[in-house]
Amino acid sequence: MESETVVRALSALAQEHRLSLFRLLVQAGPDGLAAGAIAEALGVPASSLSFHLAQLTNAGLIAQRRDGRSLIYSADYGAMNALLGFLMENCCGGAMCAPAAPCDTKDKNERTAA
Amino acid sequence: MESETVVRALSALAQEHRLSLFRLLVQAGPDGLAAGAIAEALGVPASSLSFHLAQLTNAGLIAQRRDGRSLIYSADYGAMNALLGFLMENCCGGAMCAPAAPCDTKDKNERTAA
DNA sequence: TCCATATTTCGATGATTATCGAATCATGGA
DNA sequence: TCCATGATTCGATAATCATCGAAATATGGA
Repeated sequence: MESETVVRALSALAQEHRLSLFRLLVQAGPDGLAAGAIAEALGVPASSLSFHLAQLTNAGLIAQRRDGRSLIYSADYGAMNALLGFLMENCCGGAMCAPAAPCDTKDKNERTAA
Repeated sequence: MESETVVRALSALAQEHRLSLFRLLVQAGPDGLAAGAIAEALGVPASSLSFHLAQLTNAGLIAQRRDGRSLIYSADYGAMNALLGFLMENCCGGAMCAPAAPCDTKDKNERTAA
C-alpha cells in the first residue's frame, strides 16, 4: 500500500461528516445504504453529501452501485483493513505485534480486488 | 472515544510528513526518538518538524519526554488502538467482527491513561 | 414523450493548513 | 555567568478544503 493512498484515505476520514458517514456504512454492512438515506440520517444537504461521498469513493474506502434510481454506497472492508495494517506495520520493531484485521472481508463483500 | 478526538487524530495522520513521522515512531518502539534524529531521518527543517510534532502531540498520538537537551517523542499505542477500534465499532452490524488491537499496549508503554 | 425522483456537478465564498527562515526559549557545561 | 546546542514559536504566504443553492444529469413510470 502506497503512502499517498493512505494519506488520501486518512484525509477522507478526517472530517466529522465523512467520519460519521463511513461509520454508518461500516455498521450498515455489505448491503450498504442509498445516498438519500444517508443524507437523511446525517442531516446534510444533498450536494454536500455528494461531495463527501465522492471523497470517500476517491479514497477507495467505499464502493458505489446502482439500484434503480438510487445509488447505494457501502464500506470497503478490505481497504480499511489494509489501512489499519499499514499504520501499525513493523510496530515496535516487529516485536509483540499482529496484523490488524478487525473485520472478516471475504463474506459477501468481494466487489473490489483489494 | 469522542468523534472530535478521532477527527483530530485522523487529521494529524493525514499528511505525508506526519504519517511518515508517526510510522517511524511506531517502528521505533516505546524508547522513541529525539526531535533532531527525526528531522534528520525525514529530511524536514526543524521548524516544520516541530509544527508536525505539535500536531501529533495535540492529537494524543505521540508522547513527549525530556532527556537532557533533547526532547524524545514516542508513539502512544493505546491511543492508536482506541482509534482503530472506534473506526470499526459495530462493524457489519456486530456480526463477524473483533476489536482491533494490533499492538500489545501494556508492556513498557504506560505513560498515558488511555 | 413528458414528468417526477434521485443524485451529482458547478461556482462562489470563507476557513483552515503547510511551509520555512528568523527570532526566541531551555538546558547543560566551562 | 556565558556560550553552544537542541528545539519551539512567530509571522507571512500560498494552497487546499467545506459549504450549499442553483443548475444539470440519469433513471423509471405514465
